Amino acid sequence: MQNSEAIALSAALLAVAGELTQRIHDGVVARGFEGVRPAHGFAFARLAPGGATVTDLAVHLGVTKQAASQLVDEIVRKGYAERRPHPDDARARLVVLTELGWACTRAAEEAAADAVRAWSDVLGEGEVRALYGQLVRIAPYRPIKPAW
Amino acid sequence: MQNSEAIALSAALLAVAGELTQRIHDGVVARGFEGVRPAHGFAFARLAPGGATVTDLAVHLGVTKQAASQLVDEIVRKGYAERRPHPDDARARLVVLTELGWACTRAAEEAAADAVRAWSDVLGEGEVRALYGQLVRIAPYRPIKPAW
DNA sequence: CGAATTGGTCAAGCAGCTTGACCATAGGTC
DNA sequence: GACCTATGGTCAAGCTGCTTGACCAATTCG
Repeated sequence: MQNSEAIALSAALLAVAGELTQRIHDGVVARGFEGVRPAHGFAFARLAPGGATVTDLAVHLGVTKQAASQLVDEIVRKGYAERRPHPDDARARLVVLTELGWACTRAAEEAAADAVRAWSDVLGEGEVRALYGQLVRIAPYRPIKPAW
Repeated sequence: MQNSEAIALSAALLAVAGELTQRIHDGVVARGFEGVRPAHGFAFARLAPGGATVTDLAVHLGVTKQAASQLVDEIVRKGYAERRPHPDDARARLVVLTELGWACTRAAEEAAADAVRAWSDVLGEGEVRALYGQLVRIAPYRPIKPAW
């Protein structure tokens, strides 16, 4: 594969990623959730199972723990999450989603499903599944960070 | 396709996009180009054919023209591009790549090819081409923006 | 010609991140 | 138990890349 093709592939991937992020964000806003940024969504994804610590979040998002702490401040202030004492470690605090946070997470899932559905209209569901399969095989075990 | 699958697909896509950007950037730096950010690469891509105006760049990158102008300041200062009078419009200025800018662009292409080659090792070249085909069919005519 | 549009820059402000310093609790070693 | 280091978290200050707002020069169109 030539270098120029690799760049074209990269550009297409980045364009799709940017578009997808935008669509999910727009969909979440359209469902009535104000003041959320795309980064919050990825934080919610990490919090969803059973909460997480600030340090966990920092690693997951690929930022410093100070930045993660500020992000938690913000989503707490907006009512999407709350800080609780950690059951096993008195230093730590467990950040958990509130009901509003769960609702927002569901809205993001719906918006993502809408966006993916648009792909199915073009590619067909089989190819979208194939796409998923390819991506998970090359997806790294890495923090999800902004594309640039 | 369920909502949760759509989120998983989205997360995989974003993870791959972030990883790719990081790898290309690292590869460019490893080839000796300092002080460049990923956004510069996408600017270079737009400048490469025959130069572009600041306003063109702004649209392509999805930012204000002031931001694009600042970015041009930066790559001019670092020697990757230069501003020339526009041949047809005395208001406008044509931003063109210098030889250093071209060299950096080639480095980015090589780095992208390296990254894509790693995918071929996992998926095989045929599936990578299939991936490319799928992406270009769903890739929007949109500015290439950071994933978030 | 005159008015509105377009290309570009200057200036100030802001959002989100970083680095650096610090405190409280945990966990290991003796 | 006493100590020392590592870990979780926050406060504070600073920086970078973007935005909005104001403005000038050249173009285009009525």
